Amino acid sequence: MQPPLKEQICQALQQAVDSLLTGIDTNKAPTVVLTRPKQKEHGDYAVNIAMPLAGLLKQNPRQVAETILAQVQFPEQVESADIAGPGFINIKLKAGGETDILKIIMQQGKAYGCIDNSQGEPINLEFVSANPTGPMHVGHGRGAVVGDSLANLLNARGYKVHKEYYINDAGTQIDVLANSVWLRMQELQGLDITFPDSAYPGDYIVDIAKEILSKQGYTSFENMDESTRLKTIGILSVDANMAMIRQDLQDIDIEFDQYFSEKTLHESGKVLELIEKLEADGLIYTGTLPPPKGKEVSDYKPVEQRLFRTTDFGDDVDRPLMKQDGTATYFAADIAYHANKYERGFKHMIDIWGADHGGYITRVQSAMKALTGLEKQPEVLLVQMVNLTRDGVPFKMSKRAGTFVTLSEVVKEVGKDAVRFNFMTRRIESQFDFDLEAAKAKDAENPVYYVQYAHARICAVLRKAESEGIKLSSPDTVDTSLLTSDEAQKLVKMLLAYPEMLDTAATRREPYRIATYTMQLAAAFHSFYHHNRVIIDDESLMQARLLMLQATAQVLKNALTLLGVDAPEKM
RNA sequence: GCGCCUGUAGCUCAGCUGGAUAGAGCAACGGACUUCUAAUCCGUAGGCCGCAGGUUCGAAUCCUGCUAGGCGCGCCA
Repeated sequence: MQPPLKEQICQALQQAVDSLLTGIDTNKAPTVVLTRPKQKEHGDYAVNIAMPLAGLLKQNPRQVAETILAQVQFPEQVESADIAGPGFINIKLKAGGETDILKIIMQQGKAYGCIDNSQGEPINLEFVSANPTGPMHVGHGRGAVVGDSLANLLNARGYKVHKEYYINDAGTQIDVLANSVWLRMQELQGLDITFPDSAYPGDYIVDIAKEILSKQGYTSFENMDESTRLKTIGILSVDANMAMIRQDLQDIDIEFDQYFSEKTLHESGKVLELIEKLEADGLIYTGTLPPPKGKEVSDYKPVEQRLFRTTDFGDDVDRPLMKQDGTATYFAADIAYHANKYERGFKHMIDIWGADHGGYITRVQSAMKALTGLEKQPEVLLVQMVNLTRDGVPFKMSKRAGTFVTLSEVVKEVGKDAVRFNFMTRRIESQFDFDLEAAKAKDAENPVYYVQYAHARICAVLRKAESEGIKLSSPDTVDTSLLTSDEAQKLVKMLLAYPEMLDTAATRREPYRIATYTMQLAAAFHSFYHHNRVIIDDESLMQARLLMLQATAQVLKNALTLLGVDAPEKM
């Protein structure tokens, strides 16, 4: 099969350029890049190569462009090539020149846009990792959706993605959780309990208490000594919470390959091993940290402690691995965790964190560099906060106050597709204003319906064709060059752009591009649909348009699948 | 005080890592269904791209400074 037209044109131009450069230092020689001009008058493709070349050849850019055009041998689909503006070469194709793509799409089906390069580099993708001390809130949902779509995207580009959830089931938060549940259990037994400020509020604590009581009763706990009781209730509560979280994730079609427990790192001695190794490598010394900046610390006392020399590897300050009570810090466990990923064979890790963990990136990367020599690992994607509003009024999220809006509430009201799609419509760097009322609205304001409607509409036409006894021709027998209308050409260009879009989305870790793309593709389709009636008397034109519809449906479905959104056949 | 993210149309956001006249959706206004799904389409209007310098043929995009908002800065995870 011939390479895509774009590449053919590109090569033709490159050859012409190369022949101009004989005898010139080719080190700085620019390469030909074809772009899609915004203005229609500027043709189908534009090349700016004459401009950078002008400096090198010491000629005026328009003149350079002329020389190039005199040399170049374009493929036959090129109708004309003109010089415009300061020295752009604008290339115009014959109408219907690129419509072969429809056949390619039909041939490749689900695989259209995917790259089958079997180098299959494994990537460990860690996301969500919400603390098992409460249900997932809407902010977690954003990270979850972004992570899952990124995983799909990278998979489509040939990487072997291992999706992982890190359970923070160790540390004081778990003791607080256990204690909160125990207090509720006592209260449910009719005891008069006062709740300290430190205890978690929220009805789910009561639910967990009830669940434990119904399964295990009360007396067994009453008779335990306090530390055993807290430990036992802690484990049960974490389990209950994780069950809840898994359900929330399942409701938006997210599954993980692995749930990794922090506690196992402590219990298996991995954390201590790590500290010993660092001691042996001379990376730990005794020192005193300066007081924290930026906020009042009333009870700060300088304390001598053992510090990890992370500054040698790019960090701002050295970090303690042990608390004064002799237990490991969260940081110690976290680098043990990432070291564990490395030992499991992952040299490439991506973590998706909330923006509130931004200050944590350098220290983990520094630690990993010290341990493995790897640069910039894990690669961290920070997802900015979600601001909840209800009818435009800010809605404060606080797990402590028990006023947070859970993900499952929103999913129940809005539906999985709307939640997933909405979260994908913005770059992760921008904060997300999620209005509960607007998200609930099942009208045109929700772009997910616009896209899904395009798919359903295509299916409706295909059904109609079938009911009228129209047989779809096999793609290779269809004359796609008949698709010459403006709308048809725009739609073809959108279909053509899909693999390129996936490529930039994957390399730049920007899965939101898929969502933006589906909206543009849907728009191009709706416009085509409106101006080009499909079921008509002209048999060959009808077949060409039917093929266009099938190809569009295929690409819409491929893209929506990556987003985890359904492509309905009816709406 | 320091670090990271953001500032583009009334609102919510794109702008393909420097290209030609800055684009969508919503809201506003005006049109289009006896014909395949009007959850749609077509048009009009709306912009000191936060501010000021700099880099060059060319800047919303790159650099510097300022400004506004968000997040973070102990042995909390």
